[in-house]
Amino acid sequence: MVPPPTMMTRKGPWTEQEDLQLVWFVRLLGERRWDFLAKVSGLNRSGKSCRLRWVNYLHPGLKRGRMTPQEEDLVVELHAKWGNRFDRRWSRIARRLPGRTDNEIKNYWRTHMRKKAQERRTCSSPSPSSSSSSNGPPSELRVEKHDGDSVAEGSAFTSGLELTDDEVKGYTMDQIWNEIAASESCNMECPPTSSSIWEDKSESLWRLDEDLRISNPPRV
DNA sequence: AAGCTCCCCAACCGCCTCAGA
DNA sequence: TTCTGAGGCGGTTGGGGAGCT
Repeated sequence: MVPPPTMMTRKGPWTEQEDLQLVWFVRLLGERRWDFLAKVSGLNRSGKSCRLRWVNYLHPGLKRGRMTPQEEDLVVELHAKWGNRFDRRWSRIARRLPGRTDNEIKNYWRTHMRKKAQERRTCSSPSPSSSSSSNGPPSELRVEKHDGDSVAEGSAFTSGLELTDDEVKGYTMDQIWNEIAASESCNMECPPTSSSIWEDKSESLWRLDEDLRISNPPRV
């Protein structure tokens, strides 16, 4: 027996429609109670998935694009300092790099250090006592700036899926944030897109939000 | 033009932590 | 004090695009 689609939690790349929905509900409910948010939003996603999408991609403070040389230096420096001694090192480092996420730094580190390790392997004479790449890099290790390439914003958006609405197609993150700005200017009167779920739930959500504020004030 | 390789990064998984009941 | 569930984190994987042959 295959459960009906509505019972399945969706996985894989997020669509623009889902992003819009998530952004809207995060603004409505705040960055908490992700499981609850996932349920009431009508997104067929887990709370974890929603949180990850928000933190790593949709959060307004995020920088896009390649790391600057200064950021690269800082990552190398902080990783040398904390890399093998602390839990949560990536989040620690990320906190020192405004607009960068732990995931981004982690990806950066893996890519560049793997490359670096390969370079070292080919350039230096092989020594049996040399440590594996799982160990932290020496503090003098510098990340070389390499050829830049275009960073495709929203490259995870694949064509189609169940998205068929022409209104949604062609949205970029800039446009999404324009939508948010616009919705703020109209005092959050309406969700960014028209959908039955908005009509079904939007009114009760205002009440839910109020209830949450009373019964569950945000942590400090 | 087609195939291959490499790089980047979004997203999932599993474990851990911690707050609230 | 213990239990439970939500959130947070690090490790890992897989897809897509760009560059190269």
